[in-house]
Amino acid sequence: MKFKLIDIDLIKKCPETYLLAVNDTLNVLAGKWKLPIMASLQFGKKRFKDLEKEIPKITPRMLSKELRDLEINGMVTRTVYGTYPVAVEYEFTESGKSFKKVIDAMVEWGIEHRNRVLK
Amino acid sequence: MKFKLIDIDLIKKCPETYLLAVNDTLNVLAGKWKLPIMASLQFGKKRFKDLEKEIPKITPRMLSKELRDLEINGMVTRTVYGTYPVAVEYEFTESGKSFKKVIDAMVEWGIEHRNRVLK
DNA sequence: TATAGTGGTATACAAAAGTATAGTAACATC
DNA sequence: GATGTTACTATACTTTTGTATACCACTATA
Repeated sequence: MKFKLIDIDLIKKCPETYLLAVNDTLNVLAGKWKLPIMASLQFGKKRFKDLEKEIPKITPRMLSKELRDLEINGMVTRTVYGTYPVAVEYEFTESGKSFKKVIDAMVEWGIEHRNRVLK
Repeated sequence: MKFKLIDIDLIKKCPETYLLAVNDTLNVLAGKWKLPIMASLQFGKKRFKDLEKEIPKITPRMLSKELRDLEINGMVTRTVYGTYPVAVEYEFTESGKSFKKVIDAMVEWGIEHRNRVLK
């Protein structure tokens, strides 16, 4: 615990390691749609059609592809139910859940920035 | 002040406005290089060549283009000094400074995620 | 006079990302 | 048996993004 805190503080003080950590995060989020999907899943597990409806302008091709990427990167789990019609649910893993802090920070900044720009 | 807090809480509870705010942030950060540039500027104002050296693999074309975008979006200021050889400094605006919270959240998550994956 | 450093731009090209549109399989209801 | 629903995939295409390479103007120093 103590080591971890020291570790993070050290990384924050060194431009190179700081940039590395930002890039780690960036790689998981690459593209136009991963963050909107992540934001949508903050509100609980969702099905394919729910996400499609909630995220404006996304095509099923993109949604399918991006969900696959997020699954590969260990951000979401995919559960298939053998009901009629087939139901598939997407839900956060632990990594996905812990990402909430980042998205909340982005939401807060987005609101602030919008206020500043409109003012 | 009180209104603002209520406002943010409301937005966080509504998927649509939440997604909107995420997209506002996303638009300012579009592309591969803006976040690395922002992260690099966390450590104080920098000159063109400094940024070029600090950000691995970026070309001057991309650096120039992305800095211009960030300037247009009110994230950085550009100051030219008529010295020999011409010096140009890039520095955060208030919006840029307030963005530190977001980047720090990303850095922290990046480190955590890396630890989880390597474990 | 040749060279080097700063802060870029120009041109051409390659690769990646995203879009539009259509279609599929499985079933269940009307 | 026609239609609708869910969760996609296939194909072809356009747009955006990024790369490689070369080049410019300025000026101080050797």
